[in-house]
Amino acid sequence: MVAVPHLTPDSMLEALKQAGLKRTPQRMAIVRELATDASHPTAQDLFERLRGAFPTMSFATVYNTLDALTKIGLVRPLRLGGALRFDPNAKPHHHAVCDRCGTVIDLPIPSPSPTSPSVRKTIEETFHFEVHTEERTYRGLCGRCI
Amino acid sequence: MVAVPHLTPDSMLEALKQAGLKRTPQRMAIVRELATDASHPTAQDLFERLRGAFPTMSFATVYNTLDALTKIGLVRPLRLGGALRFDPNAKPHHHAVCDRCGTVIDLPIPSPSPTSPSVRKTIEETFHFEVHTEERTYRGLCGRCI
DNA sequence: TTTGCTGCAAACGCTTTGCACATTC
DNA sequence: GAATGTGCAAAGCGTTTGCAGCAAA
Repeated sequence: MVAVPHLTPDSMLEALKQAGLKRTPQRMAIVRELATDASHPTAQDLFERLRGAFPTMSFATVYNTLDALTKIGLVRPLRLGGALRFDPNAKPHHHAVCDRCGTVIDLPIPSPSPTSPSVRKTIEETFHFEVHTEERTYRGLCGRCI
Repeated sequence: MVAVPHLTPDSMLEALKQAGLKRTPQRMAIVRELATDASHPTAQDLFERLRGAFPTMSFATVYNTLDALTKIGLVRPLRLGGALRFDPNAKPHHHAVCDRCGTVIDLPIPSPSPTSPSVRKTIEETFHFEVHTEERTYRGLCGRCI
């Protein structure tokens, strides 16, 4: 289990407080789960893992919490395949997705860092498109599936 | 309307024939629609546009055709938002997606062309991940929405 | 006490499936 | 005539919503 430095129960509590939101056991559990799991779980994944600790918890709560965390900027929703995945790492980085097993690997952002100014400039001047974020997804086969 | 050089009724007929697939009016219409529309329509979009010409056509046919075209390599499915979009341009290129209106802009692949060898090497050596394709998505605001 | 959250259930949007009939080759 | 595609309807999956009751601040 790799701890994600940005999303800790502490930082999360602070962020919630600042946003005027409440600290509930379910939210704490979801954050803890996200913070100790680098696999970018789906809402489904989280629901199943927490089912043991919170037998009555519903999907709505999972989605509500993920929405709240997204708005506060603690997690980032990703569309890497069919279902939404939630990335607890707010630092800019890219992803490698295995075409066979679906595993997601976080990549430290490679060479031409957060959208090189020249690329950004080209896009903005040529297409009149204001770039806010860039996502790179590498698809192929992970070590276990090669 | 920008014609996409790779997907023409002719090239498509050939590809279908080679794959042992049949030429039907519905397929021709879907290809024609895709070939003259750079906006990467969804299955929904195509269905609605062709409803006039084929009042009895069903979603299943649209999806079946898109599957067939994908397998032949004439189109590429994209997950840029909620629904799948279909890109008739097989040449490597990236996309800019407007956060407000959803417009998709095709970008000619920028400087460090199809995954620079050094990045690829780093990913393969460090993460034992075999890179097949790379997708870049720039998100922000298009000219009309700024 | 106020405000916001949870849980339930139902609805939603997009996609896939199974099967009888029609069409292309 | 054999193989393949179409249309219909129903089901599937992931996500969102409305609302009554409950919990945190």
